Amino acid sequence: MGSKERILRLKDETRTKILDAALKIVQTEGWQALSMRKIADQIEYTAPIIYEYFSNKEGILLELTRKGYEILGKDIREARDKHESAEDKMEAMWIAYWNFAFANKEFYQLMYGVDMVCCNVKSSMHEAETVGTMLGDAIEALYKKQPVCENDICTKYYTYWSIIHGLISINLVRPNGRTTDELNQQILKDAIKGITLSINS
Amino acid sequence: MGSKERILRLKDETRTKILDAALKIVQTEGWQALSMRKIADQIEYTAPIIYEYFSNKEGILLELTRKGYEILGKDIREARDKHESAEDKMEAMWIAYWNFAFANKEFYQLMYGVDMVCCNVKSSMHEAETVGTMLGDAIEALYKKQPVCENDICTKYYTYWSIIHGLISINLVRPNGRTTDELNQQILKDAIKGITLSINS
DNA sequence: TACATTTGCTTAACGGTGTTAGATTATTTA
DNA sequence: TAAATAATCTAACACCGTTAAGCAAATGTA
Repeated sequence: MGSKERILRLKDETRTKILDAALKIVQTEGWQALSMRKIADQIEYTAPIIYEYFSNKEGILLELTRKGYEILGKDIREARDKHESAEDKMEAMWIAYWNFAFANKEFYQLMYGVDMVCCNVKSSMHEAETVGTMLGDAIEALYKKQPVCENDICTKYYTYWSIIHGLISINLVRPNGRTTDELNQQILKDAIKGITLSINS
Repeated sequence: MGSKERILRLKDETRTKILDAALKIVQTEGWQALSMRKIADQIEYTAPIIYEYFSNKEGILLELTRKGYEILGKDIREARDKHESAEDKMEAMWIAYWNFAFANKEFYQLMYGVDMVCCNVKSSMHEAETVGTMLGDAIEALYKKQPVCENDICTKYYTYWSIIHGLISINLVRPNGRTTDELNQQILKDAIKGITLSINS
């Protein structure tokens, strides 16, 4: 009898509804306003129900983090595949990263702990590693001399990442600062080009 | 009668005790563990007393933020005054900034919203502007061609700041990542030198 | 069909949070 | 000594995450 499946599908729908509700609350009221009772209100249940789908609040945050990395991974992959040269790929990937951060502020804040209560144990998340691997590979491809020392890739990776993450953080935490979009783009592209150029010189 | 002054001094002592207690709790248990009742416990009062010294919890956070900028300002000023050339000043100042962040993790998290509940309205804080001004002036001094366009200083400022803040954030949020101290120092100094060199070329 | 069991969901509670109002105690002033 | 003022506490409110107990409807079994 297929009713088992129907019920499972319904359960899955509720799970999705919980995640959607959480995201909606965060997007309209900010992370600080997210509460189990508010989520329950939104899905027209009472709070304890949520604990049948997630072990606790952090479980919800963890799942949203995972989803965030999924989207980011897709964006970066698509950016990479639109270009031919290693240099173009590199720039496009980091710009995709940048765009993701501002198109999905709430996700980025959750994933990278900007202006957020940090969910401590998010190391070793598979989706996060995928993003790291893609970017690492793209960096390796920039080197004319192969093979490339693992340590060099690591260094360059952190250099790229630091400047981009730093720029994003500054903009997300202080949205009313004096940084204009043009200024950001200028810094971003200059920095990427600078790091990329320094690789084979 | 000097008792008025004595009482004022006592009040000021309590105020300081509140801030010290808050800092102590945060340093030993983390920001997330900071509560009004815990502060009250530490200073051997009950929670409502605190509201006679600070309008609310955010008031305490704001005052700590101010103190943080004071320390950072002092550190950067001292670093600057220890060197002669504009280049050396620049490097020393950013390294002082870096050292401040790790010697005063809790302050840095509060001031720059890393892994923290952000206190929203901390724009236009005098002490923060002082830090910005000092760094801006140091950047201006790097230029051989004077006078320097305000926009150029701004760009370079954000470039420096982004990479350093980014590197710090990554290290503060993920203390158990694969970044070693040497790697960090390497990235940091390389990046500073790179940006500094790019100024007059 | 009648009973037992499982399922879905709610109410009520616990201990915690920031914050405020009212009562109480201690100190100063007249 | 009595009144006034200051210092401090208790109790409460509304919220938070989370858990336990209970109810009511659906389901399985005889």
